[in-house]
Amino acid sequence: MKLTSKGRYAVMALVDLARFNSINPVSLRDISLRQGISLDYLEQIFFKLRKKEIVQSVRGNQGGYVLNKKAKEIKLTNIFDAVDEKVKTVQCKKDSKKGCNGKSTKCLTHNLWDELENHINDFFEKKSLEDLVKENTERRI
Amino acid sequence: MKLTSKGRYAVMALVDLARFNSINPVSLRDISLRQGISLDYLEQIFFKLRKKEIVQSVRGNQGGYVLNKKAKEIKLTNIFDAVDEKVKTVQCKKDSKKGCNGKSTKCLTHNLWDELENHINDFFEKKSLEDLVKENTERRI
DNA sequence: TGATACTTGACTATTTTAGTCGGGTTTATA
DNA sequence: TATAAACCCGACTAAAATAGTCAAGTATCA
Ligand code: FES
Ligand code: FES
Repeated sequence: MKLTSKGRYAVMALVDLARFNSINPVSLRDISLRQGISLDYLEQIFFKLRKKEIVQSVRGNQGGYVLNKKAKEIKLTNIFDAVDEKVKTVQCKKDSKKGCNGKSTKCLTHNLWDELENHINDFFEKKSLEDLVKENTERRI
Repeated sequence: MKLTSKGRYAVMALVDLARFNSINPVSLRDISLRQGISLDYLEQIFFKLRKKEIVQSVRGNQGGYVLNKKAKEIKLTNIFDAVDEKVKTVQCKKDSKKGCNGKSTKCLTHNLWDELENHINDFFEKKSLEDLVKENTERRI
């Protein structure tokens, strides 16, 4: 059960972006250098973030990205959703009537994993980008 | 972020085992048939469970496995630990001073993932095998 | 008219997962 | 005592997912 780099990087990059919450857009090159994330990979990630309207792009020289909403309104859930970092605990198709291995009923542990999934999602639901930035206010990179 | 089959199967199999909490050992063949899990795979899993003293084996004809502790005392944590289903949210070596990409400090999100890891482990710490069996008492397979 | 930076799609090496396979050993019971 | 049921154990592998790279653009500012 592990978090993938895509999700981790997405959050890292957005926290970085939110800290430089100025009028000027932040370029991926800067984020790449500061956070040590491959530029090409960041581009993939921001492509998705833009499609979900979490960030806005500013093209051209001196361009970059800015947040499209207030940091307070961006929850971890939104970020993870945007980059397809899903929490998946069950094996069966969640909404189908069928169980794990194509069985006709749900398996013995289905409810448990469902609970777990909710438990994890609660965490993501509660944390906003603003919270994360605040927690890092005193620290320097 | 997903749960692997190994962990899922380990719990499924133990719930099955605990339900037939009789004097007679339960054979992996039976569990395999009831739960639709490959027998060979189950053997791998139970080898680990035995090494961590969660189950005991009874060899020979009519043999099988029995719980080695009371169902109440077996937490999800113990099961996951036994089968090496670890929760891993950070990228860095957890106890090293170094950060994600060999950087000298922890990254912006390190604390967040640490919190998440604790949040998830809390869940596993609270659930015992007994709880799971109880929740399934009325249901039939 | 550069240079900078975003845009997009395709491709790939590596790692992990979810098993399979094959050959044991032990023990109850007919 | 033979035999079959069941555990024991190591090695191997196909498929999927991950974590990127690469290449070829397009837009805009200075
Ligand atoms: S996880 Fe849904 S039926 Fe097994
Ligand atoms: S996750 Fe620990 S430093 Fe990035």
